[in-house]
Amino acid sequence: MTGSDPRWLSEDEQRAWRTFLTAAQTLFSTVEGQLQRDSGIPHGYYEILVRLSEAPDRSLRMSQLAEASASSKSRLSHAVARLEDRGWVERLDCPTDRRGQVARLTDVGYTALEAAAPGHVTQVRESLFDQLSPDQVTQLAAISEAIASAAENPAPAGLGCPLACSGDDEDVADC
Amino acid sequence: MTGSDPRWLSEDEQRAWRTFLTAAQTLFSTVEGQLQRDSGIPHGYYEILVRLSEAPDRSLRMSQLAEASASSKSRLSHAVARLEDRGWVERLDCPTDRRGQVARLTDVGYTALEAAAPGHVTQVRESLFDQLSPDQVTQLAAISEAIASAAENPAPAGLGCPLACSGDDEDVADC
DNA sequence: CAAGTATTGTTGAGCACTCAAACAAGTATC
DNA sequence: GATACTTGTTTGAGTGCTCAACAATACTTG
Repeated sequence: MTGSDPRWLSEDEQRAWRTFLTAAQTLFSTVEGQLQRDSGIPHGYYEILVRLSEAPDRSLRMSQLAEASASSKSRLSHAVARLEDRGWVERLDCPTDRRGQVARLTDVGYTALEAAAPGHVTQVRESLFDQLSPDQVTQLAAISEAIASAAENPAPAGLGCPLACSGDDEDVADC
Repeated sequence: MTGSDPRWLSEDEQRAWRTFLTAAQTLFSTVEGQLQRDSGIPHGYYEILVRLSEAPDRSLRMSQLAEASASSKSRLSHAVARLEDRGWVERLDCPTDRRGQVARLTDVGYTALEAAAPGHVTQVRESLFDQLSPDQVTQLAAISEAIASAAENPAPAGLGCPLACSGDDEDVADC
């Protein structure tokens, strides 16, 4: 991609990256496993259900739902189709935009979510929060925030990060 | 799973969890995307290649490789099969244990890895390390360490975490 | 308003991962 | 030296994800 020699990772960075990688992988696969085993729900679907459950009237436009649950449209479309098969979600035509579809969480779906939640929360607590000090929780939140917002405002492309930070207000720390 | 009412997440924990989730998801999918786009290698395969490249004689027993790359044996077997198709890895019979197979990184595979590495490292740097202060890198490493080691020494099962921490030395912080 | 363009959402093919089952070679037991 | 147990690895079916192509509707602009 960037043709020239990259800035390789330092020892510490290497270690941090690899540890982070295994930590995240094991954490997510543990969580996924619990959910799958005890409730037969993939974590991605769980997220969709949660977002719907929190939306007014338990319904959202597909595209909003996609954004909220960090899915691609394609993925969401497939996912909702499966959830519809289970009777957990229904698709309705959008009244204001004839292209649109609205996904709505059914009562059955809500019940399924309610049933799945306690086990899931317990798993997250045991695998994550029970392992961290309160300070670390705060740190993790800040770090995650930084990573996530960087992904939204991607760097100007081209060089590693020139002096070209056009007057964007937040997030673009200090180039 | 744990029948009784779970300890729900606090506001802060909720937020931390969700932010972490999106951060990790976007980060990994960005990294995956770069690798896939620029080098046609899934990140999981990249990890396998890296581990092999670092091993003596660029070869490892399947099971060791599985552990090193945090794959299940099944996954690794499939993955190595694909890598073999590309000519990047070869399977050899293990001399000392006739059950065993040894995966070895070929020269072609090594070259492919060399070609992919700079872009990958650049992506990791831009998406992760450029966004974090040095302190945060340290914090992230510690947090990841805590999460990962918790997964290795899973809690005694049953209650949330009783007083039953048998005299294990490290990792089992303070129940 | 006609023509072009952008958005919304679906579809199908192809790949990777998971789980459970099968196998095959080594080890222990009787 | 046959029995069962364990370990190392593969296999196949099933599921979710990604990517590219498509269809339908909405917006924009000369």
